[in-house]
Amino acid sequence: MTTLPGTTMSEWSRHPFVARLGRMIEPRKGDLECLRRLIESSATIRKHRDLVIDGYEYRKLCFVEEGFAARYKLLRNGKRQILNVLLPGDVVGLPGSFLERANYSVIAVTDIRIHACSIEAYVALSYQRPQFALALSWLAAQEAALHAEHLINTGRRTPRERLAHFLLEIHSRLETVGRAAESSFDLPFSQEVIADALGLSVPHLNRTLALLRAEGLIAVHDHRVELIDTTGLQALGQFQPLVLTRIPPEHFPERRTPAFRRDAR
Amino acid sequence: MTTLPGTTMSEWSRHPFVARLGRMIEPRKGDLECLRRLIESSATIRKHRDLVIDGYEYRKLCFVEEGFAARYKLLRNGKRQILNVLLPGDVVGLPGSFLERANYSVIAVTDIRIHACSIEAYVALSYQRPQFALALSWLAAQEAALHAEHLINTGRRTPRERLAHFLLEIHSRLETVGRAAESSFDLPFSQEVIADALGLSVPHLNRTLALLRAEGLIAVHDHRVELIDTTGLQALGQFQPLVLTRIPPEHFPERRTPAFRRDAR
DNA sequence: CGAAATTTTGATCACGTTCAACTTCAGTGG
DNA sequence: CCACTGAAGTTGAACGTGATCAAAATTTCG
Repeated sequence: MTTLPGTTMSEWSRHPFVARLGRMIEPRKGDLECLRRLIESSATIRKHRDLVIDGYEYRKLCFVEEGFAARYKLLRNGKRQILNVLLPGDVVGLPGSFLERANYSVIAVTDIRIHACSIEAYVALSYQRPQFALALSWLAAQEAALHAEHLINTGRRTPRERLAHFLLEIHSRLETVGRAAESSFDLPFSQEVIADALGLSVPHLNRTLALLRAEGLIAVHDHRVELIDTTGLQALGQFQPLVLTRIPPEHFPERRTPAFRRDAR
Repeated sequence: MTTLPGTTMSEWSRHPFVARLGRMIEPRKGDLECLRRLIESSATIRKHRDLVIDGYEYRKLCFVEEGFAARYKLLRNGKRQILNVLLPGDVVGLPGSFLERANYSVIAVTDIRIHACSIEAYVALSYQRPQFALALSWLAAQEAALHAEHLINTGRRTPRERLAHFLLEIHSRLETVGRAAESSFDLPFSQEVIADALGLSVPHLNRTLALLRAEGLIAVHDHRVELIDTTGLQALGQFQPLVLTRIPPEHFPERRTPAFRRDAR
């Protein structure tokens, strides 16, 4: 399962996680190389296997290169709530690795390819290059914001609205890592997964899905979702894309060339 | 409303946010002083006033010293979902300040006393002292974990379970900043606030509250909650306290290479 | 004290769960 | 090639929870 890192620098620079990083920060010289050297292992996990298990200590950060996973919690009564789906570019171990023991499990929904490093190594690098610590803050904040949207979904939106919001969110997130077309994308989730993500029962999710199809808002073939009426969906789900700010760059106190340096952004 | 910072160092060291920091990291010499100098203003906000407004840019971090607030979202249909309640020691502007425009509002539920700094200043300090950036990551990760619990609450728990979980969470969080007794605490929230936090209607929350009282699990007088049967509540709400790890300390005490090299842009 | 906000109680009913059966389809072995 | 199996998707009927609306009771506060 685990293989040697063996990633060339040019492969690495096309990694969807690196793409996400680039949206937050202008990498300094050597940053990407440092990050790549942090990677202790890369692995392909077969679908249905758990990557993280509720209740156990977990001290890694895994960067998803390819495939889909889901962070979830199993309740006493057998119900499952999916907290978030993990897409290429996402980080496994956030927030699990910050807790004494992970509070949630993570399961591979498809075969999934990851690169892993220990949280300690990442932190050690952060002391040398604080931009990595800031990037981690930004990632965690985005995670919190995503959870907040999901909370609104299950707390106060009707099933139709939830589903519309869910589809738009996935589409938007896949788009930022180049894994979605203009108005369609592959969604290799069973209806059970979607139902557990939205806090619905499978039959009701099925009906809701059928409803959106009947209303001409979406179409589904195989596991490809087509957003037919994007504006209608956005209005229905009250979807506003989450746009992260860029991380403010380091400010050099010795401003010998202030006129040049001043950044008009 | 806004006053001069005017906080003495000894007051500052008793600030509940500083208490939370101390649980994550061993502050270095001068750290607390640096943080204090970051504070641009301190203020007391009257209850029912909004601190952050959905849709507007917000670029501050505010550390709550005293009082209660709530992060919430208003939906088109007039419903409100409270995403999280902010207690002493919590940070306003997380994750709002990481987004181009805040996605949520924050309202003061009681009069609330805060100390504010700009996110830019905090980031600038983080480049000098990376432990601040790491602390921010840890705070954001905790926020994400809290949201995850709330998501499980509204998604898959019955109203009784939700309420039990909610009360235990608040108690646990207040305890870590020394604002709760062994098994009781002040909760100055109206039932409408709690209902909006749990995704319930006010009448149903009221009945659920009455149920827990009738079952001898809790008692409420004025706005003080007493947890009579803590273990029963924990079993009911399936509550596991969130325990953050400490941030790994820097390995090599010598400072990182100074920043006089070229701007690797 | 009076007005407004909050809490409590009651009656009704729509929505979404539950449970069950049935269909479709992919994979597998006879 | 077809029968068998199991997983995933679809449909239907019955039930119960929690929302909604309304009004009364109580508390808070100007």
